[in-house]
Amino acid sequence: MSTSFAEENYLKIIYRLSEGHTDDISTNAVAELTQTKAASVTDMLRKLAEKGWVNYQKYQGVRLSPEGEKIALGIVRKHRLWEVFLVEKMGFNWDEVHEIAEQLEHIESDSLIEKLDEFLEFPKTDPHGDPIPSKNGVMPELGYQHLADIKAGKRCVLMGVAKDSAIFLQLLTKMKLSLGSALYVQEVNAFDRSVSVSIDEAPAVFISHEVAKNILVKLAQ
Amino acid sequence: MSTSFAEENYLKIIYRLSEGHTDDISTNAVAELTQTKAASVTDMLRKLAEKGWVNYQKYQGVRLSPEGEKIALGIVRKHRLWEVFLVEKMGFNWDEVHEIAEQLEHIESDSLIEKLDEFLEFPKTDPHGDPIPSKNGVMPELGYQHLADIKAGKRCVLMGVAKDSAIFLQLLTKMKLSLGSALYVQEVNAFDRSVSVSIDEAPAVFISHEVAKNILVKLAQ
DNA sequence: AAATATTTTTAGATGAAACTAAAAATTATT
DNA sequence: AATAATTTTTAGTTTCATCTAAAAATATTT
Repeated sequence: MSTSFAEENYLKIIYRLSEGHTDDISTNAVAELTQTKAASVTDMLRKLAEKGWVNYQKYQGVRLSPEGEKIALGIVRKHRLWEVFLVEKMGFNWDEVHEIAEQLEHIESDSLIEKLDEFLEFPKTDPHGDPIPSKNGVMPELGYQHLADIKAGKRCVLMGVAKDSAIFLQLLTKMKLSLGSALYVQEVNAFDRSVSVSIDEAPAVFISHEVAKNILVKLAQ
Repeated sequence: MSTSFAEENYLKIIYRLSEGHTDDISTNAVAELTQTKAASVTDMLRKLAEKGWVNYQKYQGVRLSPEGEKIALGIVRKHRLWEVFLVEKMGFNWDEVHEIAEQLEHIESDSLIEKLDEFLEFPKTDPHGDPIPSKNGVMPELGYQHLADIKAGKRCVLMGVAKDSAIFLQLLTKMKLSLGSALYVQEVNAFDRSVSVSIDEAPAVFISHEVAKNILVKLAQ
């Protein structure tokens, strides 16, 4: 069965909202991310349920069905591969690629995606450190931690971000933070939960809790 | 003013139908290429006229306005650059890229197209020999001739094709014809207007008039 | 130039995907 | 547990791009 642009967007957004936990997703949460009204979401959820891509009981929220998840993972795969292309081959910065990839993810051609994957030398992650699902719909589990959860005195490496917004990514760039940055958590400040972090052996800077929550790291060694 | 997917397709198709001559384009001609019915075309032409992109008088056919032509040339530029990408970087054959480029041509990002152009080293033509309009909307005039119009005894080089359909391109490939092939027109056969042509110094083969009409060449020297 | 054929337009309808406003269900609060 | 607040759904519209069938205009033939 074929998917429209709008349907693909809904499935992708329900997928994003489902990551990590197993609870049902609320109509309002979907409406916020699709930039539509709750009433429009209700209509679409009924339609997606009819096609068998979501489990939906009215007033109880949605969950992706296995088939829906497969479609969503296909979209995410395309999105992330195109992001790698845009950064690695086209020379964009990591904060410039999201909107373009939102469009490219809907291009329909399996052979193109396989060739693109090969051309990019089978990347494992996108420019924000997010894992790229395999062609058969498996999302690698990278098991990173949030910088906000790291104890003082630990060393870690910046592996990804939990938010793709340009404004957030630009801030990280200004702070000299990028994928691969070596971080040393000097102190967790009780007052505002900010963290004092030395980046690549430079003198420590303060990173707000809000930012630290959205930075993904792996512990050194 | 922004353009929808459908509007862009109509403008592109009216552009293609206008190439070469200056007459107005008929509703039916547009309907055939857009794969819609004449009634739908009438609706859209009225809409495009309101937006100032075409000159349209009912029952008298359409022509692109200068603004409409500019938009159409932008779409054609994107289409052809993406075709170069698909063949040169992704490894597709020339008969496989049209449908994918039909989708990619609607991706909206000026900076992406400029970066793609640079990445491809500013190609002048697409994989079918069609010229790529410049960023400021100028279509280079290449002035090729149709193989069907070449006199017996002349040498020429295959520079392009006048038709992008997969079935036609596959036939050329089977005949060992590709861009750059050196052609010697041995004879024009009066009976069926086929041409006896030696390709890259090999023994001559027959090329039907129908095929010869769609092959673009430049005379040698 | 009349009659016929063809092309194009109008009128009215349909399906997708959105909307607003009001009603119904669920959740939270007193 | 009753009331209030919030969330979600229903009902009825809207816009876009398409359709069919019928009417009107143009082109072709006799």
